[in-house]
Amino acid sequence: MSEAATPSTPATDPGPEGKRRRDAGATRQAILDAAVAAFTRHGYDGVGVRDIAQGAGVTAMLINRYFGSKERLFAEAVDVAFAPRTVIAGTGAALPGETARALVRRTAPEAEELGPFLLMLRSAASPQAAQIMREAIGRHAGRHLTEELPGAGAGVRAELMLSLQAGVWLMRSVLGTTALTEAAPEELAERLESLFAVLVDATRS
Amino acid sequence: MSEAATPSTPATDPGPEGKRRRDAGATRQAILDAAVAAFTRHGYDGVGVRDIAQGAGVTAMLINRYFGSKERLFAEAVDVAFAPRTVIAGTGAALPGETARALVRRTAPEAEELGPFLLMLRSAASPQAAQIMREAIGRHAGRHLTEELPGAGAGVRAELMLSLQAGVWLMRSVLGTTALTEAAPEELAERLESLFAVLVDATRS
DNA sequence: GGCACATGTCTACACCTGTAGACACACTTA
DNA sequence: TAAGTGTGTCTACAGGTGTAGACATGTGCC
Repeated sequence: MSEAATPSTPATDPGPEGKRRRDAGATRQAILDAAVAAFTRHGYDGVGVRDIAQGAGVTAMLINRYFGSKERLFAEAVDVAFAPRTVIAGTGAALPGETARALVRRTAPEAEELGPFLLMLRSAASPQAAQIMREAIGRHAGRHLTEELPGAGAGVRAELMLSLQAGVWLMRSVLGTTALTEAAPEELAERLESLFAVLVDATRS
Repeated sequence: MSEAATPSTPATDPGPEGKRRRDAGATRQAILDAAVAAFTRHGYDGVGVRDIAQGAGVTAMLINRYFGSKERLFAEAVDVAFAPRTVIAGTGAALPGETARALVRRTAPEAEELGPFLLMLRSAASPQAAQIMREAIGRHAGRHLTEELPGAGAGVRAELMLSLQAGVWLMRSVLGTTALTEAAPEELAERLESLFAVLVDATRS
């Protein structure tokens, strides 16, 4: 671990205009930001509270003071990571193509983008983390996505769409299997588009 | 952790016919079996060498004596788990349907089957484990599957098939999201079959 | 100016981790 | 029977974990 980097918002930093240096809200937010980044990179079990604290420029104990425990911090971090994130792109007929291209772009080997799928995959081993994420999916991504896919079996088709995306993130970004990482982006996007198209279609085959 | 259960092949056990009680090969195999089970259930980071040793009915130090380190034991366990495992079912025109039904059956909430996908998903957080698994996929599943999907872009289509399956295992077995776990098996299998059918087709859309 | 509270740090604990080295036992061979 | 070696265990260590409690310090209010 070396989450040192530059603390996203050092808790004790005069700031540009000499603001107050002890700001509970800002510190809490800095911890939360550092937590999202660290959990996404190394997973729930792979990160220690000391790492997160260092990333936020504070001490480990502040995490317990503000969030109660590592587990509760993780729950908030998951909420932050899953809530606003767009898991699909485009609408209507353009949805499959846009979503496929966005997925290929974000999982490209040179792209260092973090995202909710990485947080999900890297934390899946822990049962507590899994339960927290299951509830978060039901609350955020799953619900939004279901609304975007009207018709019969919308919930199933929505979660299959999440499954396919998670699988591609796993193979391409986490494991880095050869065929998917070396594939031509256009070809990969076309294949994924035809898969998403099947899931947008409400009629049963 | 409580991998206690019943040691699959107690290293020091007279056996039915009073065989030799100190059998290096049997002990090694017992450790390997216990390792596959434990890593599949809790992932690379979630298992300690003491847990595995207890599952095999031996002491932790024997693991280092026979395998060198936890990491090398994991590499062998991955090889065991990935090698013979059939990741697709059926051949030719029956492949999509058979594979879909097998996937739905094996990821059913009541099914307690372990498998290579669970090992993969639960160990993905560790970089060392990820590298070991990437190489194993290239050596086993990816290669076999590619041979079964002749035509253009076979490698990409094969790994997309693995991606989709991994994603379904993640959502359905590891996380247990509501829509996929509560879905009617037949409907889910039909949807998956049409997805697999797209991947069996070699022509680009 | 001085008090009181919010904010942050320090020390410590009990537990777990992978692994190294020395030791004890069982079985085979001479 | 006695030596020798393969097989397994015991003790220990250095480091890391999450978290509890006591302590210090900056900041705003009267």
